[in-house]
Amino acid sequence: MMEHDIFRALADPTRRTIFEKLAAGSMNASALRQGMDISQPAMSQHLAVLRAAGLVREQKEGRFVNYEVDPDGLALIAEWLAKYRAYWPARIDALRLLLKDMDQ
Amino acid sequence: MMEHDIFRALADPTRRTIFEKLAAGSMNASALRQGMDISQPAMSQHLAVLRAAGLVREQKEGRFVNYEVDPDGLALIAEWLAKYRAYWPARIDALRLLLKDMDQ
DNA sequence: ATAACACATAAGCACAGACTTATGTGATTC
DNA sequence: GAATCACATAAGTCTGTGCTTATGTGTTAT
Repeated sequence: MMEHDIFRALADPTRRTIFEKLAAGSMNASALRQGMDISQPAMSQHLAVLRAAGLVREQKEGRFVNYEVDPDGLALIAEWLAKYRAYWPARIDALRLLLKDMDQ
Repeated sequence: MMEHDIFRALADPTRRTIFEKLAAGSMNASALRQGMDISQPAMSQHLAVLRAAGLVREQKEGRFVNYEVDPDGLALIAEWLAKYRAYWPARIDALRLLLKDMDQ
């Protein structure tokens, strides 16, 4: 199940860091490694997990592979979260404001 | 970090099922086990993980312990998700509609 | 008071998964 | 065309974690 892949992928702190870096801008695997003290194979494996979860997608450019955030993964999380809207606290007003922001 | 506990807790399919059951209505640990083929200690351990993550909270009633969804956990997920709003696809319009629904 | 109950905790085991080193694959450079 | 580069894959190791059985703690019932 896709939902399982998503949560399992995000359960690892290293992968969340990678995702966060990609959210700040598309990058190839080597650039992602900068300042992360992680081996090249480890990075490649993490990216494979994120890709399988639909959180990240690749775009081959010669011998480089550019990675970027895949909106589909975020949509799955949003849909999962929406199932429990009955329990959303008032604090989620912040989220509502953000969405209102998107209307502009 | 709290964020880590949340994603790690939800990475387990059994715990997601438990959370889903609790979202349908508060229950004690024994009731949760119904139709789940899971031992009593396993259930207790899963609930401890969900509680530590802030996804679930307990309410002691005599020798029973009633469990319910804790909105705080969901809020943390929503806040994490909000960080990446720049990448939200149009599909998340569904979420916007739900929020509009809450205004009533 | 003693038994039965609801749940938590302890200890041990088995498997998943995050890492390592080594090697493979395809593209670029010289 | 040989070397180098960017990345993927393979195989093995080690830690984390979800399970088990056994036992502990507190509550209700008889």
